[in-house]
Amino acid sequence: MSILSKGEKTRADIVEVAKELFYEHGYDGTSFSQIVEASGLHRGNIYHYFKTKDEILHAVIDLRLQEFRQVLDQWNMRYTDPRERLRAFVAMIADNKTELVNYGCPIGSLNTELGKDRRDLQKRARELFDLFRDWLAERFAELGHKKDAEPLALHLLGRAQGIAVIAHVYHDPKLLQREIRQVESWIDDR
Amino acid sequence: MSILSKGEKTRADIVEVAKELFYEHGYDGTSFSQIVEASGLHRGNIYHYFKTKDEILHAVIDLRLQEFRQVLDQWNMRYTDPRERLRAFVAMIADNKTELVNYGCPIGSLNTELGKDRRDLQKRARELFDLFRDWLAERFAELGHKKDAEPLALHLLGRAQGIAVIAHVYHDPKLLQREIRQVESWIDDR
DNA sequence: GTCTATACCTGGATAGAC
DNA sequence: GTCTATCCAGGTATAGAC
Repeated sequence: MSILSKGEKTRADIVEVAKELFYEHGYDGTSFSQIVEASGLHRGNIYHYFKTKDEILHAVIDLRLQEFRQVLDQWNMRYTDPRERLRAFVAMIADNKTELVNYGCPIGSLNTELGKDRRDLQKRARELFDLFRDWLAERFAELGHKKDAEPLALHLLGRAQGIAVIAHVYHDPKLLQREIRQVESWIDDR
Repeated sequence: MSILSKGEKTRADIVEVAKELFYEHGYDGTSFSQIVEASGLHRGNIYHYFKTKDEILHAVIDLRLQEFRQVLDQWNMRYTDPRERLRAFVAMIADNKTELVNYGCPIGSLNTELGKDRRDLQKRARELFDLFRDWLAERFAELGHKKDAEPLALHLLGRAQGIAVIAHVYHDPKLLQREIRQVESWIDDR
């Protein structure tokens, strides 16, 4: 356990609460009052840590980047075979099917929302895609796809996004499972 | 040209303007004032035709359904080969790459937004997916895929959505083109 | 069928006591 | 570092004159 001062813990609590709310209701769909209620803190106190709602979003993206980096590191440690590593990526999707079906992909839906009118923020959120793209590209490079590692990574990311969108639209975990199986055999063929 | 009374034309103008705004800024991201400004009408007048903003959205979905039905009918008339018809579907994506890169898929992004917090409205918006799913399934049935026509249709829809999301996130029409080519050869293999 | 004025609420944000 | 009170802009929606 890391040692957090009182203020650091409060700040982390706000970000954690905001992360969940932004995912479940969208960024614009989450009001400051909702963050206030869900955190059990008071308006003024939250503004003590963040000057604007946008700043909270930046902190949420930082947190997600940090969490995903940890996950990727764990996969790298747990598996040595590049195909095993890629399979860990698709397994994550299957493991999160309930949330995906209910709220869509946390990364994709955030980027889709911000991409409409807030390109500045979307650019920031895109880093989440970059993180996975780069990690996946490394895996394809390990498999010998020196030249088209990045196209393959983006293809796989796209497949994952498409599955998440359709599964969300139809609220259907079976559909997600079925499509995931196809992606797995696609990986086996690379 | 169909004959529209003055009131019918005003109503159609509102829906057309709202369709564009909802696509470019999202449903929640579009304010009533924006519709007022873009239409050149006045608040009260718009409320004369629609009691709520939700009602406008319903009308927009109706319009989109109508427009897409026309497009699908045209493809059915223009092509007889099922593969040709499927290729018309993917050609539409390539033809709209500029808008897709700027605002995402009009159907997908709407469903993603509404799916977060407004399931009632999302259910309505889902009809747009159903329209394409059913049409695509018919085409796969024509190709002899009697049993798995619908899974194939949903797979293709998912591929299209994934491509739209990634192309939007990275604002990259080349990426879209590259992925579309893969979907084309996937169709050739069915 | 068109337009003006306005009600009412919730949004994000601030000032300042404790 | 915490909390209360409040501001102001903007949101949707309504009433009613023309």
